[in-house]
Amino acid sequence: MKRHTENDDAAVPRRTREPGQTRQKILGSAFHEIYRRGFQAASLDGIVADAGVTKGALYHHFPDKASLGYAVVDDVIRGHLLARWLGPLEGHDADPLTALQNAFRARAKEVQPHEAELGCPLNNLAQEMSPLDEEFRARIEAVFDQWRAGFADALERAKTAGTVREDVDSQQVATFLVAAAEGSFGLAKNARSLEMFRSNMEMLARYLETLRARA
Amino acid sequence: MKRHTENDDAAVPRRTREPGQTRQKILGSAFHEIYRRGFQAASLDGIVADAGVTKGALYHHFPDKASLGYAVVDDVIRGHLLARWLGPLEGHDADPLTALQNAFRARAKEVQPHEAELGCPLNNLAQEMSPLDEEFRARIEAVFDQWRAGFADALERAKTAGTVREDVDSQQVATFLVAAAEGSFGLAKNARSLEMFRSNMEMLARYLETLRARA
DNA sequence: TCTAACATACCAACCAGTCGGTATGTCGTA
DNA sequence: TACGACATACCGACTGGTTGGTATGTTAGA
Repeated sequence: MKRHTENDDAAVPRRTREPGQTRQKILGSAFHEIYRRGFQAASLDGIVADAGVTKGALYHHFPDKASLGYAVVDDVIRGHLLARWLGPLEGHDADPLTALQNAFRARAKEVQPHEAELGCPLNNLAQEMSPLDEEFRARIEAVFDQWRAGFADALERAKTAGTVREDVDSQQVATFLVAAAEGSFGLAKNARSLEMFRSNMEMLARYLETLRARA
Repeated sequence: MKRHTENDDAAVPRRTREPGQTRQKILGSAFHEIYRRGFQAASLDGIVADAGVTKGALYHHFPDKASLGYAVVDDVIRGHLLARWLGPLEGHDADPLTALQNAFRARAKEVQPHEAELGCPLNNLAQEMSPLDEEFRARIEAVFDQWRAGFADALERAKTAGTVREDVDSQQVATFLVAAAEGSFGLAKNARSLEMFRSNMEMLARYLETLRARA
C-alpha cells in the first residue's frame, strides 16, 4: 500500500504554494488586463491585485513585464485561436470549403458581446506592439502564420477534393481571409456593432463561394 | 487701391508669434509621436520638444492631452483619408467600379515603406482608444463613416451606370472593403511586408470584379 | 496699456523593477 | 526515521524615473 498525504482524497488540495496554479492565475489576470487596456498601459500592480498575489510572486515566475506579455501570446492567445478558428476545420475531408464557410458563419453566430467592445486580443497586441518590440512581433507573427496555414491547408484539401478551383492560390486567399477577419473585428469594435461583424463574416462566406469549382 | 500690410509681398512673414503656425507644428509633431508610439504612450514632453515649443504653448492651444488627440483625428488623419482613398474616386461617372479597383491598385503601388512598419494611423488609434474613450471612438467612427460612404457612393453610381449588379448591397460591400483594407494594413504591419499588403489590395480589386454586371 | 501667446519651474501620481526577508517544501545522510 | 542544509515560492516596502497637468512669469503686438 502506498503512502499518502493527508489530502489525496480531498477534491481540492489546499496547499498554500502551488507554482503551476499561481502562474496560471497571473497569466489569466495579465491576459484580461492587457486585453482591456493594451500591453503598455497594463499595470503590473493591477495584475497582481486581480490575481490575488504579489509582486514577489510575479517576478518569481517572470523575469520582466515583456516576458509576461510573451507568455500571454504563447500560452493564452494561441489557445484561443486553435479553439475558435482552427478546431472547426479539422476533419471534413469531403468538403473542406463548406467547412471553412461554416467556420465563418459559426463565428458570426457565437461572437460574444465583449468582442464588439474589445476586439480580437491577437490583433490588438499586433497593432500596438509590432513596431515597438521585435520579440513581440515575431511571436505574434508565429500565431498569425499558424492561422494562415490552417486556412491554406483547408483550401488545399478542398482543391484535392475537387470543390475549389485549381487556379486558386491557397496561401494568398488564406492571408486575405485572416486580414479580412481581423479588419472586421477592428471595424466592429470601433462601431460597437456585433451586426457589422456578422455581416462581414457572411461576406467572407459568400466570397469563398466564388472559389468553388464548377460541378 | 486697397491698403496692404507691410508683408503682403514677402514670402515668409517672420513674426515670432504665429498662433496658427504654432498650432500646426504641434499637431504635426503630435501626429508623428502618436503614429509611432500610440496615443497613451505618446509623451507630451516629446511632442513639444519635436515641435520646438514648450508646455505653455501646448496648453495654450489645447486644454488637455485628449483634446490634442481629437484634433489629430479631425484635422490630420481625416485629411489623409480624403487624399489617399476618396480623392481618386471623384469623377469617373462612366465607370466608377473600375475607378474603385484602380484606387486599390494605386494604393498597392504607392504604399510607403513606413506603412509596412507602422500601419494605418486611423486603424492604430481605433484599436487602441475605442474601448477606452468614448469621444475618441465617436470621432474615429465619423472618419470611418465618411470612408464607407465614399465607397458606397461609388458603388451606387456604378449601379446607376450599369456596371455593378443591382442585387449588390452597396453599404454592406463598402463596409467589407474598409474592413479588409484595414485588416490588410494590420497583417502587413505585423509581417513587415509591403508585398502582403499589395497582394491583398489585388485580391480586393479582383473581388470587386465579381460584382460587375454581365454585359 | 492690455491681452494673447508663449516660457519656465514645479508637483503629485503612477510606473516597472528591486531587495531584504520569510515560509514552505525537498533531499542527503546518518 | 530524524534532522540539518538547502532551494523554491512568495511577501511587501521602497526607489528612481517619467508622466500629465498647473501656477506663475514674461514678452510681442494691437
